[in-house]
Amino acid sequence: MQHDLFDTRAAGPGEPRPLADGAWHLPGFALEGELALLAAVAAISAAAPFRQMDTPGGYRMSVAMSNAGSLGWVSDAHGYRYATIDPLSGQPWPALPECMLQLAQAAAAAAGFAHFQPDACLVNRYAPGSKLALHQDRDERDFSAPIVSVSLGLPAVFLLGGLRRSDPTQKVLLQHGDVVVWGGPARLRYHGVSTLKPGLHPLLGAQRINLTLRRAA
DNA sequence: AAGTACCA
DNA sequence: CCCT
Repeated sequence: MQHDLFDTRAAGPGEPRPLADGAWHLPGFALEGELALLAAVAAISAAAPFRQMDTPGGYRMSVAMSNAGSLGWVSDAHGYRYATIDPLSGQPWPALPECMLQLAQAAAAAAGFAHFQPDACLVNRYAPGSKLALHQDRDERDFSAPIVSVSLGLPAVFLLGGLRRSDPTQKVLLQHGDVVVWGGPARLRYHGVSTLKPGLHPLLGAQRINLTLRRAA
């Protein structure tokens, strides 16, 4: 049976793979810095614990979220927005760790987006069963900066659609250390993550952590 | 699919 | 509206 789910990766980084005009899969791009990234995630979640946010429609997201940087993405009954203060702690979000900034800039450059200056990192924690429905990232002030997405822990199927929700999606298997970058003509493409399958990752156990770096302001 | 309540 |  033919399937369209690419499995890249041997042991290390692979060749950048174009997904669409302005969208790239960088297999293993974050592997070299994995330990620093994991330590940074631990520090972030100690200050700004993961929490499942509510949607304006009255549902609770299955993915647990935290943020680092001067702005953090939040959702509640009133809507989606970026906030300077973590509504859970009442404190500013933890600073964007240097290792995340460096990685995001290098990945953006590798995908053809120079001078990426992210000011926000949304940290998503997927437990088995968690998913993220198809959506666009449109709460940022300008769409000229790309989105850089870093996958850690359990593998997941990333769905990349088009500019309309009804456009067909391609499935991309994202493994620990993979990075996806989309910007330019792909910046507003719909995207999502299929339901996470159970499993145990050697470093992270039964979870997937996704870092999404963006310029919000 | 439409509700939700916000907003481009 | 990244939700069901």
